[in-house]
Amino acid sequence: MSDLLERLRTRGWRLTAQRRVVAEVLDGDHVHLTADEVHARAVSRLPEISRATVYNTLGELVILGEVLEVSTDGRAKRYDPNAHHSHQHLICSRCGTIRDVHPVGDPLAALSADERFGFAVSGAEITYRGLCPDCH
Amino acid sequence: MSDLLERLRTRGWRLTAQRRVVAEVLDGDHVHLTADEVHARAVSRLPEISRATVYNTLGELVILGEVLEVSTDGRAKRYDPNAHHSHQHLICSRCGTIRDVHPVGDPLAALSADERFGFAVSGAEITYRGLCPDCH
DNA sequence: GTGTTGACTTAGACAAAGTCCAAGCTAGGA
DNA sequence: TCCTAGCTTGGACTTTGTCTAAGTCAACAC
Repeated sequence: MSDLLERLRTRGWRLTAQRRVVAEVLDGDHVHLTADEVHARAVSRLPEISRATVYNTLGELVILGEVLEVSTDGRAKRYDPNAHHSHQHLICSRCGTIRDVHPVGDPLAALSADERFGFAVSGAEITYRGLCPDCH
Repeated sequence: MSDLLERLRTRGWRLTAQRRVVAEVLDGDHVHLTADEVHARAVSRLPEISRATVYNTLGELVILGEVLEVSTDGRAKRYDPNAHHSHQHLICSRCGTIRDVHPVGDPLAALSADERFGFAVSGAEITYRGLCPDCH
C-alpha cells in the first residue's frame, strides 16, 4: 500500500492525510467496500474527513487505474483495490459476500463475429452468482 | 406480448390498464429501458399513470421472471423483456447502446472448483464492452 | 525555516433513483 | 349490481452521489 502512495506521488498527487487514510482503508484482498463504508472506516481514523473527499479520492483512484468500480446490484458502487490482477467476481445471492475469482480462458473467445454487431469488443466483466458456504 | 398478459392473468394478476401499458412498452428485441423511460412512454399512452405504479409493476415482472433487471453502470437499472432466452449483454463504452448477445459454451465451466470458495455457483452474467459501429 | 500558491478539503445544498404510505379506486368474482 | 381485496395515486422520504464557495495546507522556492 505504501508503494501505492509512492506511485501516486510520482504522478503529481498531493499526499494528504485524507488520501492516505482512504488508501489504507482499501488495502487487502477481497475488499469491496461501498463509498459509505470507506467513509465510515476513514472517519474512525481521521474523524473530520468528509464524504465529498472520500468520493473525490475514490473517483481519482478509479481514473488512475488503481481501484476498480464494481456495480453489481444497482445499489451503491463498490471499490475494489485489486486492480492490477485481472479478475472477475463471485457473489452470494443471499448475503452479498463478494470474492475475487480467476476463470480460465478468454471470455471474448465465446463471442462469435456475427454476435458482435460490428462492435470493437475490448473486454468482458463476469459476475458469477451462487450461495456461499454460510448461506446453504 | 398478449400471451404475456394471458400468462400473468392465469397467475392471479389483476389486468389493469396500467399493467397492460407497462407490458406493451416493454415489448420488443434489444429493449433495455430505465424505469423512468418506461414511465415516460407509459404516460404517453395513459397520462395519469404514476411512477410508483411503474416501479411496482416492473418489480413484479422481475419477481415473476418475465423481465430481467440489468444494472451495468451504477446508474438507473434497466429492464429487459427478453427473459425467456438466456443471453448476455454487449454495451458501447461511449454511447451506452446495449445489445443482447449469445456467447457459445457455458461460462461456469471456466471456474475451477478451488476458485469457487465453497459456493454453490448457479449462474453467470457477462457484460461485454466495446465501441459500437457509430462510435468508432 | 518561512512564504507562497494552487491543489485539496469541507459542510451543506442539491439531484437522481427508488421506496413507502395512507387514501381512494376498480377488476373480477358472488 | 355489489363487494372487496388488490391496485393505483401523489407526495413524502431515503439512499447514493455531485457540486460549490470558502477555507486550509503540501510541496516547492528561497
